[in-house]
Amino acid sequence: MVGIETMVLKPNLDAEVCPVCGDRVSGYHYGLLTCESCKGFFKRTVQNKKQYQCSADSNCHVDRTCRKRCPSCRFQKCILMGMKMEAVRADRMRGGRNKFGSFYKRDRAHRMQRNAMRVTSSTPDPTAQHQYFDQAKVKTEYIKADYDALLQSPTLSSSTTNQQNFIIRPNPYIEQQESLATLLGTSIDDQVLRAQNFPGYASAVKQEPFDYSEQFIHHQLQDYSAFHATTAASYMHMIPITTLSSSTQVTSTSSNSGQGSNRSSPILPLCPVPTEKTVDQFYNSTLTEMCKGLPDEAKAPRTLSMVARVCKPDPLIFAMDVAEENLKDLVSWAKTDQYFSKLSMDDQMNLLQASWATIHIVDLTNSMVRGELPLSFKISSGQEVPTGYIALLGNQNLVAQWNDIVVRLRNLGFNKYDYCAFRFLALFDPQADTNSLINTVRHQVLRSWGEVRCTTVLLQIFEQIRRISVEAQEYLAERYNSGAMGPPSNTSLLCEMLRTTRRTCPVYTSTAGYIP
DNA sequence: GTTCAAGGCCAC
DNA sequence: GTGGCCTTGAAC
Repeated sequence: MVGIETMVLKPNLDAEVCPVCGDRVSGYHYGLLTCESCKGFFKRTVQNKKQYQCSADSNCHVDRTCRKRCPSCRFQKCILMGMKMEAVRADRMRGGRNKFGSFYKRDRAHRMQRNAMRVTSSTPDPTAQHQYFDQAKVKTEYIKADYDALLQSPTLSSSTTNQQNFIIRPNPYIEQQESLATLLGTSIDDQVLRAQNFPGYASAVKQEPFDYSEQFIHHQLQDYSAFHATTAASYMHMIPITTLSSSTQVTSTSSNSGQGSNRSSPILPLCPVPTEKTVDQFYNSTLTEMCKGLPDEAKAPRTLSMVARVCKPDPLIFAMDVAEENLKDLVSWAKTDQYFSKLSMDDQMNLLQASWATIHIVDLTNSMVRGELPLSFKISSGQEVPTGYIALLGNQNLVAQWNDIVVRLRNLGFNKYDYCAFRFLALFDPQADTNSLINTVRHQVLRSWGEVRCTTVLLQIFEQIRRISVEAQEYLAERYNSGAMGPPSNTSLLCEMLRTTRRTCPVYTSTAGYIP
């Protein structure tokens, strides 16, 4: 029998499998414990700005034996599992540590905690979850001294003393987040109680021990025959491949391998772009359901017009007031989501803190792409405030990049399904928490999204939006927290987010090479 | 001095 | 293009 100390105190990379392909893990790479080959693949893809296209349904199985067959689905899985494009250095500087150091530390700590729980239970029966965790708690206390000692190792040393760059749970800040807590209301924190009260929860959350190799649902190949015949006309609107990539188009040779499927790929043009009507007609997917809760199309222009009329004559206050309104809507929307509502209040607050700025930008981007917003809004001083300035929380330096994103999305035919996927991927941010329900939801969204759209290019744009949202949020937080702005308008919720931004967002200790 | 996550190299 | 191994260098 392996001793507790061995299993718990020593992170065992040999026992870990790459969440992308199931191969042996060689260490943390770009935000995730992966194998050497997926590390190299991800690096090459990002560095060379490759854009793949799946020749099947963007849902190919990826494992060690077939990972080379469909780079599109492999890259999609890399992103899904949490690899970060921004960890690939634009300046190609070698050596050194990166901004994810604190994230790796926290992840190690989580893994060791999970190992501790595994050690204490020989039969992790889901029905005995309460007992399972109680036993683990006792044993974890038993090894706590050694565990804390390990946290002081060179790798983990700062986790107990220096939380400046730590993405931590907002519990210590609940006092500072009264408005958010009030809006969220009370929540069921106990996993067992949640499972009892929400029968779907128990099946949605994978039990420990967790096996990454089987985490991916091996999705059945869709029968496209009827879809193909009926919607042939919609292929007329296909995005020409040449518009998807400027120079480095790579075509996948995927044949939807693995999982015993002996069907050949459906005879279809590469990655058709069905219209929203045909999608609604032929799919009753998770994404279609999720779309039903989205804010209506007139919401953003209505909010901006309203705020422009009543806000103080200051562009930045205008941007903040709009963000405040969007935040309130975001909390209301999130609370109605079947998965979000099942999370503990801690997790909910973590997710909202990590995602509000991204979702704010996604919302205005969507409205802009759809032509529902003017280029600027006039405030009471008569000043014209560019819509991009409002979207980027007052960070003028990011507006040109945002405008470029709007144009690219428009050219790609960005639709409500893409918008829906962007919103959910932003909300269920894997960096915000390691709750497995979050990855389950992300997987569902990406799988459903993959049924109707090619996702590699859009995923890259989503990552770009996420990156600039971090910059925008930090910019506004710095201005707000420095006190240079004077008294804000009625933006209590936003102010709470800004007060805790530095401690809950990934803080880049070195920006060299990360910002395009 | 050690660690480890970056990028680079090169046989395949 | 892939993937195993090597080099680098900031953080500790």
